[in-house]
Amino acid sequence: MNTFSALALAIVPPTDEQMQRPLIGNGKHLLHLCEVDYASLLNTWHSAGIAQIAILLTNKNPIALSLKFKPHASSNSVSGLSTSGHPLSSGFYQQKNELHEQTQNQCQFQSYVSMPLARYEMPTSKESSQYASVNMSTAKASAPSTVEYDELNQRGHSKSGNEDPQSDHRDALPSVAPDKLSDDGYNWRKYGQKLVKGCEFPRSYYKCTYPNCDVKKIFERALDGQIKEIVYKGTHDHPKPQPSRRFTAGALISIQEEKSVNASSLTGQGDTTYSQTLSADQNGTPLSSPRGVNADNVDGASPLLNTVTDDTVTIKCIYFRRTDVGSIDISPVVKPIREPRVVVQTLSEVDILDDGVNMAKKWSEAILILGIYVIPV
DNA sequence: CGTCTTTGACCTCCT
DNA sequence: TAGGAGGTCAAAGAC
Repeated sequence: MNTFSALALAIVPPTDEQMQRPLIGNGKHLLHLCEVDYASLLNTWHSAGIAQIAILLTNKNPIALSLKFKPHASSNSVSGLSTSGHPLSSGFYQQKNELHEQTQNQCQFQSYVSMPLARYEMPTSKESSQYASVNMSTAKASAPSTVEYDELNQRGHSKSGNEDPQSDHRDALPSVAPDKLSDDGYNWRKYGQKLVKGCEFPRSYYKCTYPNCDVKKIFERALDGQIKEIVYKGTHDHPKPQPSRRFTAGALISIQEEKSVNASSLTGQGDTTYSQTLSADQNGTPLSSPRGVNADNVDGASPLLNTVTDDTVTIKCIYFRRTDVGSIDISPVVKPIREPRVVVQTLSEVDILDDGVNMAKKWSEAILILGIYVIPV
């Protein structure tokens, strides 16, 4: 059977200069969700066969992203973002999507309700500018996928931010302590559970136990323990309480998130338009883009940020290459991880392929997102 | 005995 | 304004 190797999605992290750059307007709010779309992977595999990057950026509010992808060193004939033959199924792209237009890539996405999700929602009242990162990874041996998320110190403040390594990379077996599967390094207290209408699974409500921290986490989990969706509300303004073993197993996917919320800006219109730049190519060279990934380019960041209201940004970034080798090889191409991060572990969805082979696990093993950095605008 | 989870009741918001 | 749905509280039980 074909296997996959070297998922090599790498989004160039912001430069120091960018990091130091003052926010445009009063608010900056970006990445909120990172999800791995196994279904897309499967589709990709069936169609593309060799390489694929699937990126889905969705949000309810304007954002500005500059993304750059690097193919795996060993990748050949990487198709970059191109996914010919796949229809865009996401309504998100019906919005103004510069990303889509600029890259001229027909990224296709399949929305599967059963997919594990991790979503961050911005607080509506806090004024903060934070930098955060998310690491997503999948454990081997049919272990559920792991998502690491980390919030960094606010910009302008020292980055002392406790880079506490992630504590506990659990084995993440669905059958064991399902609640722990989403451990992100913070301590959570469950305060409620409810079966929401229209939702297939009960929704659990968690609060961060850190004093004065109002961050909440809501996720839906199937009976078998698989996490179907994770929603974060608010951002931690404190270091992780635990020390860590964070970079131990499988921190394969990294996303840096930078977001800030300004009360005034939050009162803006909620029109869902956002500008973002996505550049990629098979050789690690950025694709042409009106708004490059360079610091200079991001200067032109969308003023739309000033109109950010409520944000829920979904990002799906999947890039992988199929090989005919005998085993799945997950090897990071780059190592953009540069900041402390929270770990969120999720369960991978089990999907069955036409051939009857349960490929979900295989995919989960193969998925690797090395770095997604939201560049400040 | 302290902490965490469970779960029914209550509160708030939206239509 | 009423009803429904989602979110939160808090007592009780489990660990």
